[in-house]
Formats: sequence, structure tokens, C-alpha cells
Amino acid sequence: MTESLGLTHARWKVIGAIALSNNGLTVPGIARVLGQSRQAVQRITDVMMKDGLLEYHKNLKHKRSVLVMLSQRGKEVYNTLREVQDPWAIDATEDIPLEELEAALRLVRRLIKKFN
Amino acid sequence: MTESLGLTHARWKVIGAIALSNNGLTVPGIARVLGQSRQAVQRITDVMMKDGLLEYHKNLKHKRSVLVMLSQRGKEVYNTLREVQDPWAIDATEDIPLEELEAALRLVRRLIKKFN
DNA sequence: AGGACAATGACAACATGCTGACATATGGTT
DNA sequence: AACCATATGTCAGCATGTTGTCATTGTCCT
Repeated sequence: MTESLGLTHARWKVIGAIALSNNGLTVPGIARVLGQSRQAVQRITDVMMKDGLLEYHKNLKHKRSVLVMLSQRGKEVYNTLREVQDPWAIDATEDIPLEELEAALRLVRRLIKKFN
Repeated sequence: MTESLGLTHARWKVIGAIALSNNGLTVPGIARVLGQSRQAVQRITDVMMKDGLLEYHKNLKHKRSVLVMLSQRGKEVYNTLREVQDPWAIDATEDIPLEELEAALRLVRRLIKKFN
């Protein structure tokens, strides 16, 4: 799904995390959202910044830890991919009763909570 | 869970796949069971063979494609880890109604089938 | 203000995974 | 038997992820 936009799944995760934030996220912040190490995220954001998908902005809260935000192109990519992903998700689940999906989601959340 | 035995999760997957087979599996066979590329499996089995967890046996069906089997130590590791994993799985799910678990499993299988 | 502890950046080593490419081995068709 | 498609071994390059380490920055408590 991401190939046509030159995105890998890891980069899509990063874009998604930033898109859901309001004023950008620091690199360790993205890592916490994704449940990954900050080092792994740092490497990807550096490349994505060079590729023009992300922008680094000065962070008033921290002298060295910049705020990562979507560039104009990053926003366009996000919206374009949403237009592919949303219909895909609907197609995948439209013939499954809502209650079944919600029950499975509750179960997964319950297990996640148990192992926190 | 696997750390105490010096196993990573990738190696545990390989051991599990072989343990469930009867007469050993070829490397591409393991890859098919795990849904991975044969190249990735090949690299891991080579290391595990050097580590004494696996043995390569002559394959009557194919001149070059050996049968991978658990060594004595591999079998011991498998059994030891089962003794850790099984109680863990029971503990994780014992307070969840069986019907809920089965319903979630059916849903996952349904989605897998849809995307085959 | 000062000091202890946590958070962050940066670098390195390692483990897994993927795809591509090329040579060889198998198996089925003609 | 010859040929072709498929399966397999092998090597290479790349993308991601982890952990560990050390220096620097922020925070909080006294």
C-alpha cells in the first residue's frame, strides 16, 4: 500500500504518529507513541527529513531536542495514503459484524493492559 | 522468556516449526511454515547449527537441500522453553472466557483467509 | 544554588527481515 | 530424451529493530 508513495511501513508509522499530534513531537516522544527505541526512530526521522517529508523545528522546552513536524509534502503523503488505507480497511471488515470486531479489540486491549 | 536459554525470538520460531514437524524440514520448508523468506531462515539455521541446536541430515528427495532437525540439545531447549511458555500463556488468559478467546481466533483466521 | 536523577543525542555492535540476482537441481510436458 | 518452469543454495545490499555506552541537558529536591 505504501510502495506507490515511496514509503516503507516504518516511515508510515512515524508519519501517522506525528499526524495525530497537534504541535509536533520530539524523537523520543514518537518512540514512546510507537513503543520503540528512540534510536530507531532517530535514524528514520533523519532520513525522512533529508527526503523532505519532515521538518525539524526549534523546541522551546529543550535546547537540543527538536520538534518533528510534517512538511507540506509529508502532509500530502499522509492524506494520499489515508485515501488508500481507509477504503482498504473498510473492505477488509465490512462483512464482519461490528460486535465481533469490538469484542476482539476489547480482548486485545485487555491483554495489553495485563502485560503493562 | 527466551533469554535465559540464550535464544532470540527468531530462533525460537525456527525451533518451534521444526519441533512440530515429524521428520525434519528443509530450509525453504521452514520458511513456508513461518511465512518468511528462505534466505532469512537459512542465515538463522546456519548459526543455530554451529551453536549445536540443529543438525543437518541428508535429504533423499533433494541432492542439495538438507533436512533440518533438532539436535539433542535443541530438543532439550524446546522442552525447557515449553515449560516456561505454557504456564505463561495459561496465566495470561485463564481469567478470560474461552468463548471470547475462540471468537477472537476465528476473527483473526477469517481476516488471514481474506487476504490470502 | 547545588547535586542527584532522568531525558536526550549520538555512535556502535548486533540480530532480523526483505528483495534481487545468478547458478544448480527437480519435476512435469512434449 | 530434451526442454521449461519451479525450487533451492548462495551472496549481496538495504531497512529496521534492539541494546549498550557516554556526554550533555533538564528537572526536581534539599
